[in-house]
Amino acid sequence: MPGQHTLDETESQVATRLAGMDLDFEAMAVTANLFRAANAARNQMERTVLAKSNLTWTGFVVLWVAWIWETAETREIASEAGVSKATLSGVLTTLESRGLLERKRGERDGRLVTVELTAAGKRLMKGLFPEFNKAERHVTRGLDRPQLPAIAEALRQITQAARD
Amino acid sequence: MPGQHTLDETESQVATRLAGMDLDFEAMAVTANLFRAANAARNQMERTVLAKSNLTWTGFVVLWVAWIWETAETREIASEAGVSKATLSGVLTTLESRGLLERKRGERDGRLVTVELTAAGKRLMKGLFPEFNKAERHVTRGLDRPQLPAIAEALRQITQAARD
DNA sequence: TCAAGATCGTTCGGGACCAAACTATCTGCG
DNA sequence: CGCAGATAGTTTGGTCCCGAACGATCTTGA
Repeated sequence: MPGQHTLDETESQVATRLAGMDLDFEAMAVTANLFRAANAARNQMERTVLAKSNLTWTGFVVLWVAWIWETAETREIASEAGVSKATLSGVLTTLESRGLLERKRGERDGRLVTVELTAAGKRLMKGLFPEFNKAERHVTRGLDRPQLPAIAEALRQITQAARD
Repeated sequence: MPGQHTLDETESQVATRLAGMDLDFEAMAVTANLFRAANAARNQMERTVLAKSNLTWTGFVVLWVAWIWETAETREIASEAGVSKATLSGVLTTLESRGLLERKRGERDGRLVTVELTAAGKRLMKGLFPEFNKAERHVTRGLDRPQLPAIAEALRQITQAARD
C-alpha cells in the first residue's frame, strides 16, 4: 500500500535522512509525536463527538471554558483556549449568533467584555461533555492506567517551557 | 492579576465544577494537557523559528515531509502532516507559488501528484531545521532526560488509539 | 471491451486563525 | 483637569482548514 507509512517507518527515514547532523533526536521524537497525537485526537473527537452538534473544536473549547468558570472575561478565554483575541472575537460572534452564549460589556471597566452561557449553551454542554469525556477515555486507552498522572504532568512541563 | 489562571487553578476549578459527574478525570487531565502543550509549543515555534522565514506551521510541516522523503505523494504528505487533502491542495499552491516546491503529475498513474522541493526549498530546510530542533529541545527542557523516550512512546499510543 | 465503481487531486463555501491597525476606555502624572 | 500612554476588544486582509461535490483517471469483472 504505497503512500502509507507507519510511525516506525517514518521515524527511521527521519533518522537516516538526518544522520550526521547535530540534532537532539529524543526531543524531536517527543515534539513530533506530541503534534501527531494532539492532531489525531482532535480530529477523532471532532468527527465523533462535535460534528453531531455542529460545533468546531475551538467553539467547543470556548464554550467549555465559559461553562467551567460560570462567567469569564474574553482575554481569559483566549488564554485558556489557546487562541488569539482576534480569533476569539470571531468565534464568540459565531456562538452568540447561535444563541449559545452572551457577551456583556463590563460595568466597572468599559473595555472589558464578559461571556456567559445561555440556558441553551449550558444544556448543550451538560449533554455533550460526558460524551466528550468518553472520547478522552478512548484515545488514552492504550496507556497504562497508573501512568496517566505522570503523563499529564510531563505535558504540563512542556506547556510551561513553551510559555517563554 | 485577574484574567490569568494558573494550570493548577484551572484544574481545581474543573474538579469542583464537575464534581459528582461520572467522568474519567485522569483521562481528561491527559488530553487537556495534551492540547495545551501542543498549542503552546506550536505557538512558540511559530513565533521564534518560523516567522523569520514567513512560514506557517503547516507550510513548514509540508516542506519537512517532502524534504525527509525526498519526493512524496500528496496523500502521504496529507497523512503525515495531519491535514485533509483539501487543505494540502491549498498549502501546496501557496508553497509552489513561492518557489519552494514543485508538483509533478504521476506518469504511471495520471491521478497522482508527487511533490519535490526545489533547490531553494532544500536550502531553506537545511538552514531552518537545526533552529527548529533547538526549539524542540527548548520546549522539552523541563522533562527528565531519561524519561523522554517513554513520553514519546506514550504519545505514539495516543496517536494509535485515536486512529479509529 | 467496456461500463460500473474506486481512487486521486482540485474546487467551493464557510468557519477558524493570526498580526497589525483601529476604536474605545481607563490610568497616571504633571 | 487634561492629555500621553497603557489596555481591551474589534476589524481587516490573507492563509489555513474541512467536508462535500466534482472531474479526471484507473481498475475490475462480465
